[in-house]
Amino acid sequence: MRIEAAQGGEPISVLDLPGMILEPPSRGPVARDVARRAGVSTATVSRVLNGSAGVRADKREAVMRAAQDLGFVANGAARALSTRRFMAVGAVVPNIENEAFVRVLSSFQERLRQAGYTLVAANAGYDLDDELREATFLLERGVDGLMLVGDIHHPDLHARIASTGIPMVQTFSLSQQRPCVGFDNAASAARAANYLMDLGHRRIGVISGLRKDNDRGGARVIGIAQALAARGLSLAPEHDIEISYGIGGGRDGFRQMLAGGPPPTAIICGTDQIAFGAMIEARARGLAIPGDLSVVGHNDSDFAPFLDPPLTTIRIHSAEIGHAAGDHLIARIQGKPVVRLTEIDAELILRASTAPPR
Amino acid sequence: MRIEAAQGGEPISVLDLPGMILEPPSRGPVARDVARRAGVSTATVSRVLNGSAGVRADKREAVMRAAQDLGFVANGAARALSTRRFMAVGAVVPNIENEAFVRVLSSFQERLRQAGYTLVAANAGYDLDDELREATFLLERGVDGLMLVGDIHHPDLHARIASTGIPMVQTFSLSQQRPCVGFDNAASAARAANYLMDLGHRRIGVISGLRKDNDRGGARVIGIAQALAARGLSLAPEHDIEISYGIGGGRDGFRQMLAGGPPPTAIICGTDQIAFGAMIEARARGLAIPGDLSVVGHNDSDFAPFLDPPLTTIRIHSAEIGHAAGDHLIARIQGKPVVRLTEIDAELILRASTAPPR
DNA sequence: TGGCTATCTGAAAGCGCTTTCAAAAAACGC
DNA sequence: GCGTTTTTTGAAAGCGCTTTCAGATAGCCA
Repeated sequence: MRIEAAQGGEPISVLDLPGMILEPPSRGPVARDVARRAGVSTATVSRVLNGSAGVRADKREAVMRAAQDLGFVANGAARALSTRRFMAVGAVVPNIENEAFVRVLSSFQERLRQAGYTLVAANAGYDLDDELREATFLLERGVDGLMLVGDIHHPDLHARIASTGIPMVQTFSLSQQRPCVGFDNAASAARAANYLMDLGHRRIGVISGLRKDNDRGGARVIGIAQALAARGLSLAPEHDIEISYGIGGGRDGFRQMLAGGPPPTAIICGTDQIAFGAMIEARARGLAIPGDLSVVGHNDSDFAPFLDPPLTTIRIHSAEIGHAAGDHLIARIQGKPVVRLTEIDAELILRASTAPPR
Repeated sequence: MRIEAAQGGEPISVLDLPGMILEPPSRGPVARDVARRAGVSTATVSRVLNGSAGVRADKREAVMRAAQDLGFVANGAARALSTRRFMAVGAVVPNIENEAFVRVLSSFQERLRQAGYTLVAANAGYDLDDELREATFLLERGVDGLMLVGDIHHPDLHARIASTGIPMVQTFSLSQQRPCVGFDNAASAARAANYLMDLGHRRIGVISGLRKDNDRGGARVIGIAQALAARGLSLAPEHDIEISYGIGGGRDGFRQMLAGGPPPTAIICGTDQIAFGAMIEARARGLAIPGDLSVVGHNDSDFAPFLDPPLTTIRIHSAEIGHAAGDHLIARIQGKPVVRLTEIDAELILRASTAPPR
């Protein structure tokens, strides 16, 4: 790592840098300056800049020009204070680096942006206390709406949101009580299990990410167990593995599973990364896929179709979830009617990593 | 997709939902309410809530309790207006779904968060006009600092930032003029080229992402071309491929390259995804890696060590870049001295996808 | 041109917090 | 116990914008 001062000397003081302010950051020109320059009042400046009708063309232009000349940038805080709308929406996701959440955030933001809102995203790290802290942080910032993931939260969270009066929407899983956009995690995982059973598999294993405080992960395993039970089978404890996310986690998980006794003929993994890791480990052990082991993933990541063999996976329509959540929240903020529950079904994508057992 | 109304009827009106407000969203209790309840003035409330010294313990507690009881959440806009600090920092990245940028944003946010700042991230989509628009949007929101990626921007962007007087930092590439945290893209790519030449390769190809308005991608190709030239070799036009990002892009890119004439014995790819795609295509054509083709990627993505063979790649220390950029900006915001340029070297990670040519 | 209506415009009052400044209270010294 | 010093406290003045409301202008018709 190289750290270099400006002219080969010691670190430059911040004072030497352009655009550097110390105390009360004196931001640029304000509406009053524009008004003076255009020979009107601040009221008119406001009207022009907000596009409200009823300003004579000549004044309008004078204001526009003055604002342009001065490089005027309105002070968002003042505007927010005055209008009592921040034009910002918050989102707290378990892991901001997780592909599925990134895709949701991205499409969510797309919609917000179109409606003139800013997205402020925060990371909860699969910890309820952290989630509460981050959400509170956003509420203090004054967001006009809030997106959360899942149904399990800190007991105080909903009260705190309610006390600010802003709308929230839950994503990724469905809820009986709250507005939500998501899918039935148990049902979609069960669908995968049923598919595997239809192929003839009897010993099916699960490798999921951490399930603590994670209703999605938990629901998936429950869904699978129920689907098995419905056909008189069961999920053996040694075939029910919980690991941390990632390719490495998948390898470890499958290794653990093999250590537990007779291997399953098929596994369902919590993410495609986990599935990838499990496939690597399986191959290292000389197991053929799908001959000796069928593998199902979750998410339909970019690389899933390119694995060898291409991975059968449950595709979560992240972009649609993000769009729907964004539309929902904006409608609520704008006081329009909305539906409480939007289900966006996950879909089982069949590829070559699954086949009947030998 | 299922859209379900609350009780099997038509969509519920927003009015039926809890936490729903129409006109001037009347947010919860304000400082005045807390003051009244605690029997003090708003000045004291402010002092307590901001932890400033000089408030008697009993009053402090009364205020705390009142705030707690009321579920008071301070209005960030009012605070920002008053302190003239928004406690938010903006970042505009080319693609918010790109792994490298996500990692930088994540570590950047980590630092901001520790200092009490909020990250507001926006997406420029590799388009200069969009970048200007998003940056302006953030400036209007009142961010206290701004992080940008790369050295190529809309001609008006720097003027606009300067007119607000907030500090900015550029990441991923170095700059002669502006504060920056990054690395020398040309040099690190050249290092990969030299390594390949040291192995004995003479025909080296490049598959990069789109290079328009992307100084990093461009610099890398230039660095490679210069390294080749320094040893009397050259980058053949048919071995210089530009494609859109992604695994599919990598496959297409390598296919194009093969169509252009005699294949190179080694390629350097703009991302690991591209490298992955190229490897798939190479294998489909019966080329052995690294026997017939050595492959180098960029970024050291999660999956790079798990490819078959494990991918040699240029690791970009995204987390460090994000941390350094965050620290830099916070220091500037707080008026502390900073260094203008921080170089965080990319590193060539040797794995099994590279070997001497046959 | 005068009278009346329809448009425009600006003064002023907030929005909810921070912060200064002076007054009030507490602590101290003798 | 009284004057003085040190803490605490509250009143009030912003921060920069939006928005109401009433007054000023312009437009229209006879």
